[in-house]
Amino acid sequence: MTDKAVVTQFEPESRTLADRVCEKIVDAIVMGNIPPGHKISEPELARTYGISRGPLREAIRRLEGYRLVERKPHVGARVVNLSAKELIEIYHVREALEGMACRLAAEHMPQEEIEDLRELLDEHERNIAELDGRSYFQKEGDLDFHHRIVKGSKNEKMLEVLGGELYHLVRMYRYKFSVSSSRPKRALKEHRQIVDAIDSRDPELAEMLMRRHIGAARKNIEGKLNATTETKGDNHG
Amino acid sequence: MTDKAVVTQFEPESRTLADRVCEKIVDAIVMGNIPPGHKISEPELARTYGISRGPLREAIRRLEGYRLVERKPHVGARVVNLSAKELIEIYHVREALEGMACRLAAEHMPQEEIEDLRELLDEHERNIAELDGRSYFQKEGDLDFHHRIVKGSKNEKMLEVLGGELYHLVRMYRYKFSVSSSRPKRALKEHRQIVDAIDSRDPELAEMLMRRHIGAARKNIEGKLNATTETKGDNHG
DNA sequence: TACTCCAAGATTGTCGACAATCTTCAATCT
DNA sequence: AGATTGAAGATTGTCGACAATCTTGGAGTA
Repeated sequence: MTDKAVVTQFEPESRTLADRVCEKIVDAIVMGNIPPGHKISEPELARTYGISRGPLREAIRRLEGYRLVERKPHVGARVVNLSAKELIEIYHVREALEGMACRLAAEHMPQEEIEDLRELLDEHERNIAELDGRSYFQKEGDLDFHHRIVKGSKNEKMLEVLGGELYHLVRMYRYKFSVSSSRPKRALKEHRQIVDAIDSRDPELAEMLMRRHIGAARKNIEGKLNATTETKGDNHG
Repeated sequence: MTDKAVVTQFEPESRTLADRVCEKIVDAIVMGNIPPGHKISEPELARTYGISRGPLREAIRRLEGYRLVERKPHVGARVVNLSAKELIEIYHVREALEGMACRLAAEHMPQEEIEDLRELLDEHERNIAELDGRSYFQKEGDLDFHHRIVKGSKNEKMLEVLGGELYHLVRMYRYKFSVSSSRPKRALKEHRQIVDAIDSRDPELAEMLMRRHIGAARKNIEGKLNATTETKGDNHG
């Protein structure tokens, strides 16, 4: 009997070069270390990460799949510019998709995962109590909450779409604009209502509450954007 | 001089090798010329299309983004296997996403596009009348209808998600299982109701009708799947 | 002075070759 | 005989180099 094969995950060679570099670039873009609109130079990044252009191009191709960069033939790739319009669009997609995910979670989420979800919310409540107004960790926590519900829907395709295309962009927007939920207590209350609906196995209510929850966040952002554009007199359209 | 470079689309060199080969492989996979589960051999395909492994790998990487192939490090890529479970999942995603797209289309779709949509449905009606029961062309026409509504929502992200990840898979399923809508007249009537709701600028109704439309198609498929699985040991009826 | 054109530089696209890893299959051992 | 191990073959991952294309800067002219 061989009792090894457990450390395979930790060996540096388990994943390919392109995988690791791609992850690094994703973090760099999401956190703003590579600013939006910045040109992605293949030779430059190849030197930076000490690899050849082959795997680097593969990583860039994956970034394009994540919608983090846009590429034009014979010109190159640039980091996407985050527009307010696109952020609103993403929230519409999330409202539809996560609403359905919540409905399915009410049907298929195991009881154990529901309990874990309640514990997560308890933890959020403690964080809010400690930090009072400025709940910094709640940013990550909020995404964790939504992610768990999507997983609870037991719909792999939904997880692929949300996790593969939208999740990175949402994180990027949060780092860029520091959009922490302006009303953490209100959000927590809505989260608890959602979990209650899932626990009651009430798909209709669960979907409605999730859609209302995300819709409220979207309208909140829209209000802020209108306020800023009115003060600045910024572009329209 | 501002020459209008309209013919750029037709020049063979305008797109890159990887682009063209990727498109060919997509068609080959969708139409079943490369069967599900088949190994994607890089040297073999490189010889087939007369290109090097470089652009071919890029094409394969894009196929992975389309969810048409699954790749494992140091092992290779295989064409995805279409399971009934995954098909149902896709319909859940479509119900949510296209429902929202239909709601947004009721708000933002230009009147002209609505008229074009009505003409499209007239054409569908003629096709149904000609071919009566077996409406083969309606398969493509149905996708066209849904695609136009998504475009009418004026939500780029929604178009990216549906067109970039789900559209190819839906086509693949249709070629594989020949799932033409079993009741084209019924579907056409539902399509007209949807257009009427959009034209009436009634977002709530438009979303509800689209969700009901896709949901009915899903339940129809679920029924067929249950029937085929029951025929093995059940002869009830 | 402003515009056009062209050439040099840089960047991306493509190719062939080498290294690392996986798969297959046969020989050996229990 | 069946399982295990090891080597041979093939495949994927990575690299450096060349060709095609785009960008940039300056020279020349109206």
